[in-house]
Amino acid sequence: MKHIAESTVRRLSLYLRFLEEYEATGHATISSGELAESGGTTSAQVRKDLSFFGSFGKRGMGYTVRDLSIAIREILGLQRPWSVIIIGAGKIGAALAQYRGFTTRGFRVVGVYDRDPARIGTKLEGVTVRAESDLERDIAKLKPDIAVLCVPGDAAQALADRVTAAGIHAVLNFAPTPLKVPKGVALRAVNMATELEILAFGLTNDGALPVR
Amino acid sequence: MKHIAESTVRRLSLYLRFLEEYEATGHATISSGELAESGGTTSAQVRKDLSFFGSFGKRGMGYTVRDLSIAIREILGLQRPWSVIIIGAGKIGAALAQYRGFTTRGFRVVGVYDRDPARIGTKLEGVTVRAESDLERDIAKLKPDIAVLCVPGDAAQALADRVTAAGIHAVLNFAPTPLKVPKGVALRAVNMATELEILAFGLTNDGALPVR
DNA sequence: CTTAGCTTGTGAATGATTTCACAAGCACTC
DNA sequence: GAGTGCTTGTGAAATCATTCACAAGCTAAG
Repeated sequence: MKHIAESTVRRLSLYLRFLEEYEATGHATISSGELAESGGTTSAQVRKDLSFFGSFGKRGMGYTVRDLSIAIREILGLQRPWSVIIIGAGKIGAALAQYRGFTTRGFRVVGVYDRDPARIGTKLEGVTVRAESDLERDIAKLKPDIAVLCVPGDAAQALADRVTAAGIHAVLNFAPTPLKVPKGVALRAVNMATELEILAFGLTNDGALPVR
Repeated sequence: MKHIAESTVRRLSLYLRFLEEYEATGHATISSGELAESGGTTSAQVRKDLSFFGSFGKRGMGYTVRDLSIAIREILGLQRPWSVIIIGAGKIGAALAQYRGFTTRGFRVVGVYDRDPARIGTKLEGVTVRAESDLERDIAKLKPDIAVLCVPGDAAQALADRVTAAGIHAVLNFAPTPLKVPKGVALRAVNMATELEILAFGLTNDGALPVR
């Protein structure tokens, strides 16, 4: 398959969110221009993004909201559920476990892990927190798709190593440390301190960041 | 000032984090290659990133860890503290309020707001949760620099409008909705559902996302 | 059946970012 | 103080992403 820019995939995710809202308001079709407006981009960008995957609209008419939703869900791989384990049951792990955005899009939390004995055995959104030492056995058994790391920075790499060695192929890292993972493992990082620092840069160097 | 790519600023933030760790281990100098290794990029990229802002190294020697730390902190605008208000005292807001990465980098939480009377008056990391209706008055008085939105998607735009109208110039959005803000306001969004969806895409379309 | 009015899909052009490649500069040695 | 070994800083080249611009296709109207 040809390479697809990450920015394209990110926009597809936003289009999908808007399409779902838009469908709920009763609209049956939508033009690339309307879709662009919603996501803060241009109609050409929308059409280009979609063109990498096929041709989903009707000239003169636009896109059928429902069909395009389904098509994007298929492109993103959301037609099937994904099982997620959360590692680290601190505040951030707990916040993610209850995050509605996860469950409504077909991401199911099948396990929460922590190393702190005080947390092990407690329940988080209906899922019992287990010992980090169970990780390997549980991954072998449950074969979860995605591991979300919500542990302190100094513990993150070791856990990433463990879960990838145990067979996990996708990692979402909330620890403030850049991770290395084996080739073939999908990795994303959310670094909240970095986001704030980009804002600080923008405030300090007014107009230095390109407008989007 | 010339435009600086967001990707450059993001990498500077990572370099800084590594430099701080590296300094703690007692190293006095570092080469662009070592710095690149740490951030998963190339030495040429490191040098190019820095070159937009000046010339900080010594040929043949590399960079003085401490001097480069200071230089990057200056570039990012971290030589002064930034005050932050958190809007929404739910799980995510609470997790952020206690997030160490914020405070250690000079971001101080000066206010937490919620609309739920049950939460108003409670304490979060030493900060009393106040009523959302106090926002305008408090912003006028305290002049916080950054607002972090941790509210449900359907409330986010209205609150963004309110805080920007009240004088906030930077917004970090954790709500799963794309926001519109007035020109001149710095905006960043962290969308956890989108991050998971990018991972799902990567898992589904193996090798379609460019390796980084 | 033909025309008018939209809107898609897509090569080509532009713009942005990354990588390359190398001259210039510094420290250390002999 | 000339030579060697590194490493920076930076134009130029290459790659990647976005925008432009327009032919092609669809619907509805007459």
